[in-house]
Amino acid sequence: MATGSSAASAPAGRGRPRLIPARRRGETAREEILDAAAELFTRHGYTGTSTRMIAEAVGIRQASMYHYFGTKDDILATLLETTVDASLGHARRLLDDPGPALPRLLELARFDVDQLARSRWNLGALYLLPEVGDQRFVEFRTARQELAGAYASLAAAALDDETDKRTLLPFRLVESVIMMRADEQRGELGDHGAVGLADTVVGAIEMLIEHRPHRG
Amino acid sequence: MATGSSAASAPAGRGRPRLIPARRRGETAREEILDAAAELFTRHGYTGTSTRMIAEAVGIRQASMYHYFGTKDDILATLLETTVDASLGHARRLLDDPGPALPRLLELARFDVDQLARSRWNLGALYLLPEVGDQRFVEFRTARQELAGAYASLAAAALDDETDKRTLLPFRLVESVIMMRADEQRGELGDHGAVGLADTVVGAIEMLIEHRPHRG
DNA sequence: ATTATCTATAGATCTATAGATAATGC
DNA sequence: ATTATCTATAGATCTATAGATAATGC
Repeated sequence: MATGSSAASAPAGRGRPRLIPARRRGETAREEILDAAAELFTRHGYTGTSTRMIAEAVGIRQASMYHYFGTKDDILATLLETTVDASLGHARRLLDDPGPALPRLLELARFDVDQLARSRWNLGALYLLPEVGDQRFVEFRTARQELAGAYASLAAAALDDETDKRTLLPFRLVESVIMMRADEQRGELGDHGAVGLADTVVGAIEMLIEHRPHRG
Repeated sequence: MATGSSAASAPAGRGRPRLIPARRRGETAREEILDAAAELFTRHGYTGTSTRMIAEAVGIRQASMYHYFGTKDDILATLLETTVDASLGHARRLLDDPGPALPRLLELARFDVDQLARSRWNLGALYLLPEVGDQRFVEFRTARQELAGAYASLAAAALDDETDKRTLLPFRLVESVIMMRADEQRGELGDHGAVGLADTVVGAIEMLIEHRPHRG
C-alpha cells in the first residue's frame, strides 16, 4: 500500500514516485482513490465517471488505479459496502435490544439520518444509481434489504400491527435525506441544509407511528 | 413523422421500409423511441444506455434515431418535460383554488403518487439520474423546483406556519414512491406493490400535517 | 420532391493489460 | 526483491455526420 498522505509533499515512499504530489484526502493511495470516486460517482453517476476522471482527481495515471482495484466495479462495490456496514451493525444490535420498539426505531433513524446528512460526500446517492440494480452488486443489495427489514420490524412492533403498511415508510423517510442533500448540492433546497432537516425527518417518523385515528 | 403503429405489420409508410417490423408501443416512430428510451434509461441510467441500445429496442438502426432527435440529450429532456408537465399544471390550478389547504395538498399528492405508481415505466426514476443535475437540463429542474414549491406552500398554509420544516416532507414522501417502484422492479419490496402503497403515502402526509403536540 | 430509413465511418472515447522504471528494504 | 508508479496500447465501444436508397405523394 502507498503512503500518499493527506496533502503536501509525501516523504517519498516505496515505489516509483508520482508525477504529481498527493492532494486527495486519505492515508493511503487506496483511500485517495475511494475518496475521489465517491465524489465523482455521486456527482456524475457510475457510468458517467471514467476511470480516467478518478485518476485525474487523485493525481495519478489511469492505469495506476488497477494496482489497487481489479475493476471499476470493485471501487463502487467497496464504497457501497463500507457505507451500509455501520448502519447494518447498528440495526442488528437494536433489534436484539430489550425495551419498547419506538425509541429503538427512532435511534436507528437518527443514526442513519446523521450519517447520510454529514458524510463527506453524499454517499447515499450511490444507492440510487441505476447500475446498483445489476447482478454484480447483489451483496450490497442484500445488506440494504436487511436494513430495510429492520426498520419494518421495529415499526411493526411499535405499531403493534404487522400488516400496517406504514411500517414501510420510516425507511423511505430516512432515504429522503439523500435527495435533500442532492438538491442542496445543486442549490435547490432553500435555506435549511440537509443537516438541519435531520431532526425533522426523525420527528416525522415519530408522528407517523404515534398517530391514532381521529376521535378514536 | 413515421407511422410505426403499435405492433404487427405497419401498412408501409412514406420512407424507406424498416428492416424489422415495428414492435414498440407508440403511434409514431418518435413515440416508439421515447418508449424504448424510457424503459432503458430507468433501468440502466442515462450514460449507461447507448443510442444503439435504444435503436435496437425499437428495431431501427442507430443512426435513424437522429432523424427525430438531434442529440441523445434531447431524448431525455423530452421525457423529463412530459412527465413534469401534467403535475405542474395540476399544482398551479390547485394553488389558485379557494378553500382549505390540506385537501388541496392531499389532492396534489394523490395525483402525483398515482402517476408515479402507474405510469408504464418508472419515469420518476429519471429525476434521480445524476446527469439531470447537469447544466443542460436546467429547464426541467426549474419546473420541478416549482412543483416542490407548490407542495411547500400548500403545506405551510395547512400548518398555518411558514417556518415549520415539515413543509418540505410531503414532496419527499411522494418521491418515495419512485424508490418503492424501483425496489419492486428488483423484487425487493415484499408483498404490496407500489400501487398499493400510494394510499399509505397520502395518508402519511395527512398524519404528518394534522399532528398536534402531545397533550397540547 | 419529400420522407424515413439504411450503410458506412470519423473521431473520440473507455477499460484493462503488458511491461518498463524508479524508488525503498534487506 | 519488492513495490508503486509510469508509458503505451489493444480492442471495444460510443455519438454523431455524410450520403445512398426505397418508399409515397404530387
